[in-house]
Amino acid sequence: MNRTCYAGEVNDCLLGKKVTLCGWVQRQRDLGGVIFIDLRDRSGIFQIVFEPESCEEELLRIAKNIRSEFIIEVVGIIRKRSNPNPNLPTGYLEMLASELTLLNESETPPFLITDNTDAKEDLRLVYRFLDLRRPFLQKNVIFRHEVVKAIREFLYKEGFIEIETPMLIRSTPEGARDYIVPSRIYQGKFYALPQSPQLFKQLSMIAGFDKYFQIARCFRDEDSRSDRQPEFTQLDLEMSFVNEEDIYDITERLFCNIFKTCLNVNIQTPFQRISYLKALTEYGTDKPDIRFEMKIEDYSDLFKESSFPVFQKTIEDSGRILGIKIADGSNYSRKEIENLQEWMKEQQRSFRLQETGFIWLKSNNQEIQGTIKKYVSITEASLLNGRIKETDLLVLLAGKESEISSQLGVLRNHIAKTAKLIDKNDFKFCWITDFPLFKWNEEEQKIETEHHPFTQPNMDDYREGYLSEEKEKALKCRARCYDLVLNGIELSSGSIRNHDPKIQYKILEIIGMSKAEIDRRFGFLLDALKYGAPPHGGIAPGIDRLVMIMLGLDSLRDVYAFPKTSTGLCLMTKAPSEVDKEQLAELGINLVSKNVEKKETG
RNA sequence: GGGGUUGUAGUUCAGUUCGGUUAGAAUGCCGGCCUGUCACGCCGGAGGUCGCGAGUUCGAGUCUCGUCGGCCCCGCCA
Repeated sequence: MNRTCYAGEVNDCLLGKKVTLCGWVQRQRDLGGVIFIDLRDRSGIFQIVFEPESCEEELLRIAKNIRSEFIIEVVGIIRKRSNPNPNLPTGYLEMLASELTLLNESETPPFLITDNTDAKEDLRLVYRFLDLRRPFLQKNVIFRHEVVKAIREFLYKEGFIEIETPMLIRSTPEGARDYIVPSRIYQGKFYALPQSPQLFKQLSMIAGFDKYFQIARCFRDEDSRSDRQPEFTQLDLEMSFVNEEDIYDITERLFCNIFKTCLNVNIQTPFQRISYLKALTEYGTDKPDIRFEMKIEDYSDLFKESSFPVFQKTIEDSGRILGIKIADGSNYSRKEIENLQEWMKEQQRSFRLQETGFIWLKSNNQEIQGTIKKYVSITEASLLNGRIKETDLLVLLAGKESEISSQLGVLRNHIAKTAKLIDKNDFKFCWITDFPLFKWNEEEQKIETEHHPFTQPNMDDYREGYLSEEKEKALKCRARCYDLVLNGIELSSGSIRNHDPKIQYKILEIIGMSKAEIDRRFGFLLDALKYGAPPHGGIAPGIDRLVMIMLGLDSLRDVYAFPKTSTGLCLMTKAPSEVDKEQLAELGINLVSKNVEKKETG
């Protein structure tokens, strides 16, 4: 290695010194006599100058033929620039070259390698190795490394043991679709790629490792989104002899440490705790963004005698009239209010939601104005004046509670975004607690687990007999389960697990598995629980999402070195691909042609 | 499985309404000139399977049907 320092790290200390830089040519500017080359490496850009007065002819000849993305090694003296470039951190210095080695040429790249490149993302994904040269992605990839490093260092200090768990595992029937891998030795049988190391981390606890973690790759064969990739990384963490408080404590200290180390941001602790029901009632979602207030409030009582037909109907149908107050919304123009109405309608149409009227009211000198002004009685007006300020704009929806509260939840986020209520540098965590253990699947008419079937029920509810096949009882049973939400995005779920095999059996039975099926699929786990399983629990924060939020980005693809498209393709390697007939034959696999399938089903 | 949107020089786009001569621009690339640029400048040049395949038509980048990609979203994601 001849390089003596990185391009972005050249500073005053090196003035007058001879240094060697290696890297890529960002740009060459040949002014006829003097030639400039901007050299780029992962640290930044530095200007090299070649002068006819002080450079040999051969050196000038090589420099003249240098093109973008050529790889060069250059030696020279660092000096101050007579006309600094304020746009570059190193713009006040330059190197007067004395030696130049062309290490490799480059074809003209298909797109400009700078942060404000004009190429579209699909092209950049084909040439991801070029895209990754852009400072933006270099910064993201390195930042991600810093986050993972901070996590490891913190957990090592806390006495956690890093354990690798297998990638080729038994297919688990519950939850997301598995990626499956055919077995050659056992034809007709398949491994699955893990959706998470869930069972192995529990088994690690039973094995006595006490505090486990892993930066684990997880695979789920479901459709992607901008915040979802088919393979993703979790910090998987589990501890024995713990309750919820222990998990909250270690998680809060971990995140404080990550944000302090990587962003120099102080995170407020303890994280606010919000029960699942309260989250749904006040925020209309189980992943509330608590960076702003604007909570959902119930106005049903206020309008119970209303002369407005829609309200009358709603009250009759035991629906609700819910609303949010937009602070400083009273000065919204007609146009702004219309835009909100239009946006709401659009949402309802495209998500096929119940179409409710959009009602707005405001108070001006004690006088109520708005869509249903003429229906507001004197009593109602005075009650309203007690609840809204002159600066507020009140938006009301009437209908079935579950529907309108989630719509208000979405509206709440929309307003916060458009009214710029959110500070980009604000990070607010909260715990969502007291989730139900089960939920009702209307389509299949069966009970399912809300989180996963290894979550322990709330022991009070267990003693009340709610752990039952009876739907009414089961749906009342709370779980020892918690979500960690950051800025309105679900970062993580965790729970205290079942260590009592009887309870574990019961839960699997309630979700409709026969004893034989339980033994076949989860026999190893239930066996393990019988041989001295300690109480244990854990959590598994998503690293990709965490890094995305920390960097203020909207797309997960910007925090993966090598992401897939929204349809699960790797445009660079063209995966997935067909395989040789021989490979399939070895696995005992016959392909069913797509056309045949179409004929049969059509 | 469904909805929306998109595909034209290497790249980003215009042209599609209402079919009609040789498909344009910017940028990049190549050549020449240029001694302080930094998105260098000036002059010149090359560069096109209009995603692919059928169809309608005297004639299709433009209309119809199919198909293959990209992006966003619903469903799905214990």
